Amino acid sequence: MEQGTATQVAAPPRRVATIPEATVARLPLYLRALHALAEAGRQTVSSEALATAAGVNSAKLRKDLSHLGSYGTRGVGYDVATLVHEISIELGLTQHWAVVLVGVGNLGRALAGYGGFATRGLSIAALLDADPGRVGERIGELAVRHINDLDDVVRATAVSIGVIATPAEAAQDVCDRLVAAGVTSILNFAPAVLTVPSHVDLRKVDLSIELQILSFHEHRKAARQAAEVGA
Amino acid sequence: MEQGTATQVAAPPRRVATIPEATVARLPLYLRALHALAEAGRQTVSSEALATAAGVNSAKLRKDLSHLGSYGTRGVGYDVATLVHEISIELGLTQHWAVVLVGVGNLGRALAGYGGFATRGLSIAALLDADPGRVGERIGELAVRHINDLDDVVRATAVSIGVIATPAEAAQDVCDRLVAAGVTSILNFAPAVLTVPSHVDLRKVDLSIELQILSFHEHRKAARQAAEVGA
DNA sequence: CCGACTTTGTGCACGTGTTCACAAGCGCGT
DNA sequence: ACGCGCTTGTGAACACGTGCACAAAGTCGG
Repeated sequence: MEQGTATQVAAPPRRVATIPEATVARLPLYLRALHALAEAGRQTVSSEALATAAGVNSAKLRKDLSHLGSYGTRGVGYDVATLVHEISIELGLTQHWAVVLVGVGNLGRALAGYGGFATRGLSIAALLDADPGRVGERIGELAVRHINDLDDVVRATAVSIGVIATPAEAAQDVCDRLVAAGVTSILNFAPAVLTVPSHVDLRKVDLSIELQILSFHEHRKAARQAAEVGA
Repeated sequence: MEQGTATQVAAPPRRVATIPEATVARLPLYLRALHALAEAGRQTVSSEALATAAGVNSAKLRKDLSHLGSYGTRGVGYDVATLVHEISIELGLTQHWAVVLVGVGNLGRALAGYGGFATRGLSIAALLDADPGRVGERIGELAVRHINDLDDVVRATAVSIGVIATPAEAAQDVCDRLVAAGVTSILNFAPAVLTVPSHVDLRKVDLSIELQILSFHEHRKAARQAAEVGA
């Protein structure tokens, strides 16, 4: 989006290496595949092999990686360790990000216990809920705190990422509180459309939408079969 | 993808009204907003108002809806009830789809209890797990059954959609079993790349990937700030 | 019945993402 | 030292999705 300060600075801009969003979304996939390869003892890997492991087209993979720089060797492939390192840097996983999870219902509890959440570089700093009945409950290593402690939590642990796992009705309010507290990235699991200021990144995961999309495709398949029989 | 049987049939193809994938992904969003409007007693709604409620651009909304047909009235807007009906039909939500959920760990349990799963037209027919210790456990209305019962379950309840919430290691095996049993749409929550035959629709939801994408953006924002200060 | 106003539906231009296909580059064997 | 085979990196064509802007088409008041 914004290209920084284009007016003032005429100097050769410090190549901020703009990476396409679609590529960013695939980097974690490559990273996971690379970790698996590293554990299996592989030293190098070709774009073809890595692409297969990540479930994408090899040309796409090469183009994606080319956005990070030239880390491959022609005739050989990519060094697994190097690539893990470079992708980790690009994704910001070499530094630590604290995450606050709001809403400790069924889903929130599952997320708190989800191993994938503790990916290198990310960790849950606090669990919050509005229900006084849940405050104090221990989940894994953490005790649930009240949502009103949000400001303290953010200040104390430098949280920059918030996860919303509340009912839909509470989502926008929680979201506003997170933003006010200084959180600049939010992952929303509540089935609600949230509004955030432009400096905040917002992503959503919506389970029922995914199912409805599958329903659509089932419907289509059924219709197609019916048409074939009828023809 | 495949255009059905293009060779034999020369007849004017029964306009299967191909709807863009991006549009399909938004229809559930519109549907949710429309349900809210209907409950609020609204009879009609303009593309502008509905777009705002769904968090999209009004031009995009109109183009999306135009793929379903012409259900709006110029100068007035869309009839809420009509639109709910038409979108429901398009998504196949007017018929019933049985879903089988495999893997009753933290996440599986949360999904089983998740209200959003019981969206109109979709319902969980069975919960399966490989761990004998979990078999028999009741979650909500259902008792957990063993994964080996899969074939019986699919046959008995005409399941066509499968949800995988197992550990990554088990995912491909479970996936293969689902496909073998006749399931033709799969929603995968396991952090693994799955392979399915082309007639099966596969979608994935990956929590750790979403977080890593946010990590990337945080990293970027931090880098940008540093650059501004340095400049 | 008409004209002003509102809102849809869509043609067009643009931007983003994907895929093909191949030249450039590197290692290895001879 | 040299050429052969393999693999990367990328230019170019293409497909897809988005947003603008406006004509077409309806409503409503007078």
